[in-house]
Amino acid sequence: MNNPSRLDRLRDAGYKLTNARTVVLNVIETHEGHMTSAEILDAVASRDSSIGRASVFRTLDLLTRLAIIRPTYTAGSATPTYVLMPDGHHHHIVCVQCHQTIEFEDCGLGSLAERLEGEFGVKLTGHLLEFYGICGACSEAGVVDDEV
Amino acid sequence: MNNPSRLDRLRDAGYKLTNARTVVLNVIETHEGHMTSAEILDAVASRDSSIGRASVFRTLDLLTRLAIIRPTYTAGSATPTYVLMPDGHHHHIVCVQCHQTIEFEDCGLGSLAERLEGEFGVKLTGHLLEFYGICGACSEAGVVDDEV
DNA sequence: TTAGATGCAAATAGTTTGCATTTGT
DNA sequence: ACAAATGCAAACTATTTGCATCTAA
Repeated sequence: MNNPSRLDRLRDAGYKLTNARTVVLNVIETHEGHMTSAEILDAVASRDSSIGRASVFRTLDLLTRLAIIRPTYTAGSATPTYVLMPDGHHHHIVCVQCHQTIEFEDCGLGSLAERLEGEFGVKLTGHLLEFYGICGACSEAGVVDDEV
Repeated sequence: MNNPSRLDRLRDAGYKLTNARTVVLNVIETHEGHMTSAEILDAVASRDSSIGRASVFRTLDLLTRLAIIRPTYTAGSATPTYVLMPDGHHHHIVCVQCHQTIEFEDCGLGSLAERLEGEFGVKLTGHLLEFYGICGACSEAGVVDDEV
């Protein structure tokens, strides 16, 4: 782990490679799947209690700007969860009933990305694809949401 | 406007068609593009000052569960913006530098959605596709983010 | 050496809750 | 009539800010 390429992306973008940043990135890379900011704060504190909360939030913002992670809403509207975007992208299905998330790999969006870059004159570095629906378990539990 | 089909979706799902819900939905349908919760609160208050903040948040949660709207992070990590998903889906490009969003229509994800439904036994009702990158203007302004 | 980043703790939002009252069906 | 939803305002929680100090380059 401690993937050097991601730390390099920080330096290449002109940011210092500090202890706080290294630990935060490490925590997220170590943990599989989504993490809330609270979980990240806890994990960081347990690895190095000298790191302040503010630096954790500042690092999350930075990593988001670099498209290394992405905040998303899977549960309520108050607290986001952060996901790592391993190769600049991430895809999942969110059950709107129980908030379970199912991750999947291929999306076949490469060609769409290229088209958009040409069409809008932007340089794309990543993407997030979220599907919403009712998972199998909730469906069986009898949710009233079948009509169009 | 005041699209009856969306109000019907509320009733069909077993929810009462209240004034607060109607106004909130109306505000979002009227406004083009993304809105922050603060903007929604303001707009609702100016249409009917008797509607309480709590009801607005409760309605936003409800509309999110029904996949009528979707909260996303385009700016910092504190405040989400809500987007209407006209036909159950929405697609945009977010500039990670200036937070401008560019919306686009076609995504060609219908077949992927069908495949996922079969593969994971879920019933999908919508999706959100976000691309991240640097917009033309920010690019020209000389952002240091060109290397891999 | 020095601009950039940190940690602290206080300030600031933003969101949720409990409960009596009102309202849609 | 009655369960569901509301509005209020207080309680919470999460995030941000300012500034002196520290540190990576």
